[in-house]
Amino acid sequence: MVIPPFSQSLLDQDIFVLSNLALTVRRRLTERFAELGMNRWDVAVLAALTDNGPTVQRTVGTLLGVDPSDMVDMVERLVDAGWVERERDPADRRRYVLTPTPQGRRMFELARQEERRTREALLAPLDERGREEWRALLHLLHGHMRAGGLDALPPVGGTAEPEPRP
Amino acid sequence: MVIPPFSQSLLDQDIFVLSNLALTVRRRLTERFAELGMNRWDVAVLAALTDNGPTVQRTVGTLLGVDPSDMVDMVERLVDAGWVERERDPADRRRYVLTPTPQGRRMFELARQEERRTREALLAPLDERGREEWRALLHLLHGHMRAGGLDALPPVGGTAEPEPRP
DNA sequence: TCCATTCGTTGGTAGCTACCAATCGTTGGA
DNA sequence: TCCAACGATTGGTAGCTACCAACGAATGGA
Repeated sequence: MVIPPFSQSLLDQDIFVLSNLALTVRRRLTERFAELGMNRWDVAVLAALTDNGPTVQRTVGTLLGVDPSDMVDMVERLVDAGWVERERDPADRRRYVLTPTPQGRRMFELARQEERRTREALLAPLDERGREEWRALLHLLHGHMRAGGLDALPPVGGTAEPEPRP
Repeated sequence: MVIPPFSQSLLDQDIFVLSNLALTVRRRLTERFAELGMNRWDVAVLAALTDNGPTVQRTVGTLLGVDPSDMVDMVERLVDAGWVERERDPADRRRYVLTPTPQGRRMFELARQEERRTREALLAPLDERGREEWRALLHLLHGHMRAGGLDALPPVGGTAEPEPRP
């Protein structure tokens, strides 16, 4: 991954800067997960199971916004690694109930640790007050966005209509 | 794109929140660009040409961190749309010199406008002071990251070694 | 003049994300 | 008891990103 000297006109666009920052940091964290033998989906599934305890496979997919068909390989990975147990629900034999194993919980703890370390490196130039500000703004904007804050945009185009593509 | 109710354990990871925020905002902006008939690469190339004036095609690729082979289609799009002029460099007939047309500059202005509007929607819950704080922190962290702030991470793994995958 | 190098181009590969339709066993209500 | 609906699975599709090798035309230095 090359880090090019971006044009000033792009750096003026805060959304570009935000994207670039987030993508690079996420890529770095994903690399660290990979060194633990995990990918981002492993971490996300283990997070859901850690929070909710044993959960039906389909429900986990819904929680993560993942298509049921895409869950299959993800879960198989976790079962093969011994991080998640997959059992038929006795009450409804169509369903799989997923349960994190002790190793799975341990792995998720390691993942959290890597996230903290990576975040630490990112926030290094900030003092305690700066970090609090950053965290508060980040979660405020995330909440605003998740509540539909981007849905009320004016129609595209300005006073000047763009030419249709030839 | 479904917006699932993420697990608390994921929301505790600021890097996850940052990624989620940036990806969603970027997706929204990309949709707006699409309504103008542009994609993100169109905007990036036009930004580079707006800043630097006429530029050799290969140089633009280097500026954007894009492989020369991937530049071909991107430039052809822009030429077909009438936003960029592509001419052989008389001094070196291997080279193409790219120049933004007046329409190209106009389109880039419209793209900037959409970025401002989308940013406006995102920052709606902040007052002027909050926006200044956000912008300062964003650019500070971006600069820190681009200067290699994530390169000095401790080795992966903690006191407890993860089990190797079976 | 010869040859290594550069520029644009063609035509691939690989991984990831986000879908969709069809199938099979299972379930639960009419 | 029958059948519509559900959960997991298989096997696709499509787009996007980030590569890489090889080639022909053009260049410029030895």
